[in-house]
Amino acid sequence: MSLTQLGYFVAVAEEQHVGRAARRLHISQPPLSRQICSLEDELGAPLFLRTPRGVRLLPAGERFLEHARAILAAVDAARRAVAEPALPPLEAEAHRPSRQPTRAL
Amino acid sequence: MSLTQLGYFVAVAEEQHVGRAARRLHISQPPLSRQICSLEDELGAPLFLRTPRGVRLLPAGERFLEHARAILAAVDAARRAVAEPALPPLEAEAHRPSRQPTRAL
DNA sequence: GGATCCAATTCCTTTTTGATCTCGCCCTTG
DNA sequence: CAAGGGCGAGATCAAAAAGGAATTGGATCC
Repeated sequence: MSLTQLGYFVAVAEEQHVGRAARRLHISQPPLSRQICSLEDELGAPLFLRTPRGVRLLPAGERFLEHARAILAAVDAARRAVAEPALPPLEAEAHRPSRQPTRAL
Repeated sequence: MSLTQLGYFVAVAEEQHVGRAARRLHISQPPLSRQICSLEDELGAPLFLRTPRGVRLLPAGERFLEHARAILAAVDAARRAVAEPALPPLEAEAHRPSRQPTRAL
């Protein structure tokens, strides 16, 4: 499992269509299809139901989708945590001077 | 950023030593050092302070460490969410007949 | 000043990812 | 009922990324 695969999975789940998701992701359809299959294989269970019109999330896929979105959001939060010095949780991100206690080692 | 890099980062942060972390991860030291540098480069800020005895987390690295652990835990939860059919919290998993309505498309 | 320990660099091989072309399937439509 | 269109999946090849072995540079300790 990789973060790339999670992004691919979310796109396919939202588009319900591998080809459209591929265009949205700016990759071609076969690699996307392969990554989805690889993800299903690693997880040990199919996530999508293949239909002649596209794909649909299976129950396992719906459960996984919530987690995938949470992980991607957490990655975004991690990036911001590095960029911003102290990040107060509820207030607007005023640029306060780095109040990190500079722990003694 | 990749999940592999996050696992590498956590190992180095815990060992405070690239070489020891590499042994723990069953990879060699140069690729690990490179991945850490690549991660820092992508995040736009150094995460470790290099010392003659090893490495130490910088404040940005400490913030990132919490997020990295949360992400890896979320990945684990995602795997379990797929594996477990419906997660009955308290009762034994009785084999209930698949009541999925087989939705018409 | 030499020995030692550490991360970083270099070079090479292997694995993974992505693009193009193609096939098989199912539904639609004339 | 046959032809056509749209979809996901497979095969093959090229490019990118990851990993390993050997080495270098730098700082410390004796």
